[in-house]
Amino acid sequence: MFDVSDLRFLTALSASPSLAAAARNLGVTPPAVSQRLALLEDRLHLRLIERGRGQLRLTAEGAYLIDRAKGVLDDIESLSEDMSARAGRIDGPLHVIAPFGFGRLRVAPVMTRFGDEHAELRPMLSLREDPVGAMNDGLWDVLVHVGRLPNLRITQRKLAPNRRLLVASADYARRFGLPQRPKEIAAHRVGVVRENRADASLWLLTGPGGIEMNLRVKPVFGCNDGEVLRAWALDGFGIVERSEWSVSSDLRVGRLVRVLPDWSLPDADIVALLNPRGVRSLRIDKFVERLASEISAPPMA
Amino acid sequence: MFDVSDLRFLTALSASPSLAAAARNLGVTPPAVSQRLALLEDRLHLRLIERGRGQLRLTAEGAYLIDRAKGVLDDIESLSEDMSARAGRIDGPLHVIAPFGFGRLRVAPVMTRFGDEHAELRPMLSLREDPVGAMNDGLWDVLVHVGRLPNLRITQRKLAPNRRLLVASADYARRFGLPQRPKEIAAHRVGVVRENRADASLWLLTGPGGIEMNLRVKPVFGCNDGEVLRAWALDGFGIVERSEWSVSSDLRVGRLVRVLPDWSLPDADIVALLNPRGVRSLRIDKFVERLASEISAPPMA
DNA sequence: TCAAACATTAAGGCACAGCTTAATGCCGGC
DNA sequence: GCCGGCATTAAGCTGTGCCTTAATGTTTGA
Repeated sequence: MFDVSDLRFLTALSASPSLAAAARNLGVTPPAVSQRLALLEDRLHLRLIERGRGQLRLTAEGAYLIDRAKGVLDDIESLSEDMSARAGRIDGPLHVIAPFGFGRLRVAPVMTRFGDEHAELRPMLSLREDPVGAMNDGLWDVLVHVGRLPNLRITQRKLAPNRRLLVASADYARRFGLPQRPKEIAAHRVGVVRENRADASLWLLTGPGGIEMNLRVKPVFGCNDGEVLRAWALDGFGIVERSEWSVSSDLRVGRLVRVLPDWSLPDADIVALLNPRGVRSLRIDKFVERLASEISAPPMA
Repeated sequence: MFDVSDLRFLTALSASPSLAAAARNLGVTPPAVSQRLALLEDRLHLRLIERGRGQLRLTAEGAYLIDRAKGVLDDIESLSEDMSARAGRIDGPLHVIAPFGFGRLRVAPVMTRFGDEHAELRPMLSLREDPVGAMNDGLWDVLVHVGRLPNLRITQRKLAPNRRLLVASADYARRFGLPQRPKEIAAHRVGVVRENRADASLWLLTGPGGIEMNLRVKPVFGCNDGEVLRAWALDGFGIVERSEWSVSSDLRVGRLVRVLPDWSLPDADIVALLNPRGVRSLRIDKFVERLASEISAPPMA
């Protein structure tokens, strides 16, 4: 007769390329995995997994058992969620995906505070360069993104408005001057963020009177963490495009200055997406409410 | 997140009239049950059971959880059975119901031998005066009965033929003589077995040439264990109706003699019934095969 | 009123499941 | 051939879950 932890163990195995990788994912040593699997196979008198190099190969029995196990685990999770909802409890896992910079500076603190208030909550934050890719990689409940994601059939709830601005440090401006027209940017050092699969070097600018132009820049520095780019801008590396949330206080105190202030870039609202295939649970709803409430508020620094 | 043992625990509770009764059924002390339930309720922040005298009262949440739990446990059992079948294993619980005498003398030994050969098998034999009633009382996989049960839509597999005979001890015959015709039985001491809800004091006799008569006897001794009745017959208490399996060796060596040997009673074949709502599993099939094989064979004594 | 049955609380015990460490062997790539 | 990664085995450890015992209080029925 199976125990839930046995079923969980097996599904974790089936998601890993090797027993050693499964051990790392489970946070235990390889003998723990090896021995547990062997014990299970011995109890069942069945071979579940063929060991060898390359991807773990499930036997027919192993594949059948794991398929069935997933169904049972889904039922148990669903039941657990039901009972949690009936009690109005906020507990269990909360898987959040967010970009590097925004995730670290704005989402993580919210999760910390939310988690502090709910002892049984298990927050899991995944900072990714490519949040959309991460959606396909595994568990997620909430995805936070800077800018609406195109071509997705998932409702994107707006958490806060957010403009994208061109900025440079005051020091850079003193030493190199600033461009007065978009075309002059070509003579400047430009840095970009590689935050997702979007084309970071194509800037869509809207100028006075509504005229639009696409400007192809040639980045000479870049990073997949937007906050690194901000730091480089502060260090005088050059001109960068950043979200307003990221640079608003720098602009206020003059560390950074606007570049081409008469021209604007497309807004990049902060949005939250809920996994349509995930559970509907109170903790997720409450977390998103909290996120919206705190992110709409002006940043503290 | 629920553990299987939690779900089992709850379903055991729901089948009991009190926490104390559940403890007895589970083979633990009342504090074990009381504390475990309290811990579970504390974890869930939900009241599952209202304590008080009389039948345990489930809350709405408790009832919902237990209902869902049963579904999950069924799935897990079904999966366990599947995997057992794939491995050709003979293991797990085997619930058998049988009458007192036949169960003790003929079924139990088979279960012992079968269980000895299969270490992971958990045989559970329930000896009952009223096997049919026991069918409604809880778990059962196989029911063994002496005589076909009427008005049941369950297939009754014949394990062995079996006649019912009227017998008395040789000593009784010497002291009181034996009846030569059915009507003379009224002048004798008669004992009956109360083995089920059937009318034990109405004997349907078939005589020479096929004539039939119903004979209403007035029992002066009786017991719900047929083997006690045999012992009393051997002790000279009077005339009894017994199955051939029970008295064949006594007749052979002369301890008992036939009464009205030209008259017969309806046969009472030994039959096995499989619970149509139970699991289809190898251990049950194999056990019934073994039972049929051993019960068809002549008894050893 | 008393006894029996039930439920609960507090405190302590302990078995065993789930690891860990140490060692060894295998395989593949450089 | 060497190194790194993987899998396995043997032996030992330990935390904790699941009890137990002892005591107390409540309720019900005779």
